[in-house]
Amino acid sequence: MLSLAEENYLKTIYHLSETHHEDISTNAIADTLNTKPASVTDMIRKLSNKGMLNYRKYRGVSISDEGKKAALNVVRKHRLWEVFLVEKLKFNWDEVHEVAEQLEHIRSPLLIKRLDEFLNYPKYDPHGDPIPDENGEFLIKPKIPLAELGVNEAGIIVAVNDSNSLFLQYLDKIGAYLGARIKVLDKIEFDDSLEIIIDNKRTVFVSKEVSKNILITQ
Amino acid sequence: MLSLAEENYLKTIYHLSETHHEDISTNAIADTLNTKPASVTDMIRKLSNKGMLNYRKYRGVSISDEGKKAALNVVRKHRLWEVFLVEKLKFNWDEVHEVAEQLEHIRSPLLIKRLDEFLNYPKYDPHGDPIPDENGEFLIKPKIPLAELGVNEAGIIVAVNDSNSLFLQYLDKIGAYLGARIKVLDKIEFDDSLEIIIDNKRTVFVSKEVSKNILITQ
DNA sequence: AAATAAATTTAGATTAAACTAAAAAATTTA
DNA sequence: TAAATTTTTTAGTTTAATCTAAATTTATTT
Repeated sequence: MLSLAEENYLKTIYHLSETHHEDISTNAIADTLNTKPASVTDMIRKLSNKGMLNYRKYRGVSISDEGKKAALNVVRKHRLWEVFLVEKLKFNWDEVHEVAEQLEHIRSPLLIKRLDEFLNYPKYDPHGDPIPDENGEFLIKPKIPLAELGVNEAGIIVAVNDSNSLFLQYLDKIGAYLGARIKVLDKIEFDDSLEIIIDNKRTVFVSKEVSKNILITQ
Repeated sequence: MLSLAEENYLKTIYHLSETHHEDISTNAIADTLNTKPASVTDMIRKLSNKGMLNYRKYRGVSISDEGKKAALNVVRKHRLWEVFLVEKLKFNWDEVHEVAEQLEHIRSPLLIKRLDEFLNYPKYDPHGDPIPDENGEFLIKPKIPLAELGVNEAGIIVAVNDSNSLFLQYLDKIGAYLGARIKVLDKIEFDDSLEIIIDNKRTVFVSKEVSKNILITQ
């Protein structure tokens, strides 16, 4: 049984492992969790003793199979709650994270089973990230930046690279949302901006900066 | 801002205040929370300093207006989540409490606003207890035991007196649930048992013991 | 390769929330 | 009403999770 703090450390270490492939440094963990390195060392030792991490003093940590399983269970709960908040409670993309951070720690296997059922077994969260199943398995769709589409090519928005509030609010404003179908109408050579049509309804121009940060699948 | 432990103490003291009218004793609080009296004394002092309780050493505590408001907010959240679990996630009556005890501490006014909306502003939880509004106001329906109905009288199940699992499971078995319409078909003088029809469909006999513990409104 | 800098760990403190054992106050009983 | 009992509080610990400051190890420079 893991405490709330332990779950948060494991989740962070798991996420860091996904991007960096080497062992994770104490400082990197401290930075993402906004704690001090000394606190991280303490927790690392505790989680190693529980078999959740592989730890070599001064060298960094990697996550064990058991740790990964526990982390993915938290990720699963987080993402299912995000789907619930957006689909059922009409939250915007940029409002869900903080609440899901709390909800992900609720302990009740039955609750998650029923929530999954209620949401009709979603495979992706509102940011396009995959939802692990009970065994921690998930599929990553190949995602490409909108910027890479050619004229007359189309795709579905499945994620964003930059999930800061301002960007999410901008997307909301132009009518872009997860699952929206986007077709490139024209490519402006001058500044690499795109003329796109969203859901065959609304035509807008988006800058290269924006089209690089919208991820789609075809 | 109250901690999880502080919220639980306040809620307990609020509930005890509703039944007992005098000041609440340290031991009574320790008993319901399964803690030691010494721990209760510490927490009482902390909550008094925050203005949530009125405390006279060795005499007991009462809840202040501010404390009541905070407690009712937790009660509101608890009961809204219970409605969600039963109505949307198909939990049984006897499965909701433990999970709602966790969910009631999630901090997000927007979440509760939207949940209330999603559930269509319920006034009562699955046990028939009233759900306070944002200001802590609520209405208690006059409830009477099923046992007090006469032949051919009818009512809606709104609560149970005894909410232990075995009783709730029994109710489930005979097809009785919150909101079910019950009509008394006959009263057996011999043992005061009742012949009732549930939702105009299923006819069952219930003992006096049972009919005393089912509460209805007319 | 020695000196310097950066990262990590250790040692010791702090806070919230619990505990035990002992002391003090209130209540009940004889 | 004095003694015995019960209740409550105080004093001092414990545990989880954090912190600061100092020590140690690793990495980088000159």
